[in-house]
Amino acid sequence: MTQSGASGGAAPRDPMLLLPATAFDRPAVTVARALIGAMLVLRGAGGVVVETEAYAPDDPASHSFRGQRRGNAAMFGPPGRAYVYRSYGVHWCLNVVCARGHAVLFRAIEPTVGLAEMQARRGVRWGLQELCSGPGRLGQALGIGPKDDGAPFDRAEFGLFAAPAPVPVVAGPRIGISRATEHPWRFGLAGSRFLSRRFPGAELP
DNA sequence: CTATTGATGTTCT
DNA sequence: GAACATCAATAGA
Repeated sequence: MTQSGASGGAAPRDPMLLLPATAFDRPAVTVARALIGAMLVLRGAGGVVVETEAYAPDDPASHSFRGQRRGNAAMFGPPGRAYVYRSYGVHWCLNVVCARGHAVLFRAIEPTVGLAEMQARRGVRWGLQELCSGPGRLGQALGIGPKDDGAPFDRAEFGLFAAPAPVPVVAGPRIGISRATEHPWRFGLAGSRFLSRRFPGAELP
């Protein structure tokens, strides 16, 4: 029952807290909010989820809006798996699939494990603050690629761990889209220094 | 700090 | 052709 491992803190969280696939079988907005404070670990690298965005099937900004295509099949597959897409022909971005046609985009994490590996993939000229702060940066740091599309988040080496305690969450409009900008479907850990962008309004101490 | 722009490949009009 | 769930480099205030 003792889950606060006193040694170091470099180890992933207790496998008892690994989120099951059923935890994702809900609307993306619900999951996106709930995932703030969770831990994302892929192949021994990752950290605390500090920023997410929700995308839904009836949402003009979503890749699932026009129905199932070749590149977005994962969004219509089982929940709790990865949906990976290429952004602007350059970056590989990571989602977790929720209910059918729903997905949550991981926009930023606070890097806590596998730092050397992530820095090697990103390049050593950036500090911790810019290592995983943005969907493209995060994808590069975690070594995301087309091979990960459809991969299940179902184990300690490739999974999501529930937050040990509730965290303060802020919400605002999504970033980098031109349609359906009115929905506050971007979520962040209040006051985090690892966001891709600050949330307008009071969140500083 | 803000604003601008090139890179780059897939998908849509 | 144009748009795109982006980033990094650059120029200027």
